[in-house]
Amino acid sequence: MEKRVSEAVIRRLPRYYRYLKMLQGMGVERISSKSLGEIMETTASQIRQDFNCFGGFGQQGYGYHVGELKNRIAEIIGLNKGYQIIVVGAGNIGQALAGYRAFLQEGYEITALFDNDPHVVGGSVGDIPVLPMDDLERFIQRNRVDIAILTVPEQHAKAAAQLLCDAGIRAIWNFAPVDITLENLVCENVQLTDGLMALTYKLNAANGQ
Amino acid sequence: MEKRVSEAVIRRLPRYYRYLKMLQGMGVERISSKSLGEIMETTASQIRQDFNCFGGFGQQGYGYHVGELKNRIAEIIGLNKGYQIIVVGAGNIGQALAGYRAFLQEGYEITALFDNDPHVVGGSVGDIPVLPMDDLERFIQRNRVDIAILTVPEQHAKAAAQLLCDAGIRAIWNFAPVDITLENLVCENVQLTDGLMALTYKLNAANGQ
DNA sequence: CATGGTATGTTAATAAAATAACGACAATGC
DNA sequence: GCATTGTCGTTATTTTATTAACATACCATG
Repeated sequence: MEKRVSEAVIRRLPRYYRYLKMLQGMGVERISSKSLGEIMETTASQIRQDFNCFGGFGQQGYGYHVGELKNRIAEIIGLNKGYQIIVVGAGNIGQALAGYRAFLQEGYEITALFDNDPHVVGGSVGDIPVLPMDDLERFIQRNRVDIAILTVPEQHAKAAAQLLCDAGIRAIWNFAPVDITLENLVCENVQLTDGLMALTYKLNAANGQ
Repeated sequence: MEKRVSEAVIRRLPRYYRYLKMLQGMGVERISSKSLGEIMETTASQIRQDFNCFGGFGQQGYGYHVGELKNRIAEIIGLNKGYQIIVVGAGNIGQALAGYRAFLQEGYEITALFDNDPHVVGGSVGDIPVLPMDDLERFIQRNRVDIAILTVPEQHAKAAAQLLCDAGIRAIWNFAPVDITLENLVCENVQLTDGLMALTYKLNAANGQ
C-alpha cells in the first residue's frame, strides 16, 4: 500500500501537521490542496502527491477535513504514542531543551538529564533531575527511554553516542558538531553552526549581487 | 564565472568547512576528492561538482590543499568578515545560544539580548547585557547588527520579525515555530520540533517494518 | 627530462523530485 | 434529477540533483 517515502516528504510532514493544527485552532474545518498550498507557499500538486504516499485521505469535490487530516498525519509521524526522552549533557543547550515546553504538548516527556560536572549533577532543571553519567547505562536498562538528546561537547559526542547505542537507544537527536551514524540507530544531526553559516552565505549573496 | 548555487550546495558548504577544519587540525595537508568523499560519506563526484560552482580550486594529479581549500570555503561562506548578532527573546533557548562558544570561534559576536520580562531585563548572560524590547529599534540604529536570532514565543514571532526587518536587519535566524518570510530579508527557520518529529517518524519506520 | 599514473574540471547519463495534466467522482445549484 | 463546478487521486512531464565517464593536465619517479 505505502510507497517508499522520500527524505523530502518526511521533512515536510511536521510542517503539514503544524499548519493543520493552526488551521484547526482558527476553526477552519475543511480545506483544499489549493488553499493549503497558498497558505504554506507550496503547490497543490506537491501536497496531493505527498499525502498520496500514505494512501490519500481527501474527498473529491470537497477537499480535506482539517481535523481528520491533522490526526492522520499525527498518526503517520507517530505522535500520540508518547515518548520518553533523556538529555545527555546538561550544558546551555541541554538545559534549554529540557525546559522547552513545546515538546511536552506533543507527547514528548523528558525524564532525566545526565552530566559529569559536579556543579550540576544532583541538581535539577525545572523538576527534571540531573544525574551523573555513571548512572546512564543503568538508567536506560531500568527505565523506558525512546530518544536521547545529545548535547555533550564535541570531543565526547562520538563516544557518548556509542554508549547510548550499546545501551539499546534507537534514536538520537544530536546537537554536537559532529556527524553521527551508527548501525541500528536513527540520528538527526542538527548542526546549529552549519545553519548559521548557511544563513551567512545567503546574507552575503543577497547583498553581494 | 559563478553558476547559480543551489540550496543543496549551500547547505553542504558548512559541512565541507567543518571536515576540512578537522583534517587541518589533524595535520593533513593534501586530500583528494575520493578520500574526502570516503570520510564524509559522499561521492567524489559530488565534491568536485560542488566546488566547481565556485570555479574549482584543486590541482590535477595532486588533489586539494587542505588549508587553502578550507580558507576558500570560509571566504565563500563569508566567514572572516566577522558578524555582530543580537538575540531577541532571552528565554531558555535565547540564553543558551548567547552562551554558545562555537559561534565566537568563527567570528560571530553576540552583543546584546532583548526581552520584555522584568525578571531578566537589566541582568546579563555571561557578560552580554539583557536590554528591554523598547530599546531594540534604537540599539539597531546606533550599533552595527548583522544578524538577529529570534527566540521569542510563537505568538510574538511574526511581529518581532517585522520590527527587526523594518529596523533594517537583513538576516534572521528564527527558532520560533512559525515560518517567517519577508521581503529583503534572508531567514533561516530552524523549527526544532519539526526535527524531533522527523526523527520520530524514522524511529517508527525503522521499528515498524 | 621523458613517461606513467593520478586526480582534476567538465560533460554526459541517470535518478529523483517537483510540477502539470487529466480522468473520475462528489457536491452544489438550478 | 441533471448539469456544472470543484477537487481529488494518479499518471505524465519537466526540472533539478546526483552519479558516472572522460579527456586533460600535473605531479612524481627513475
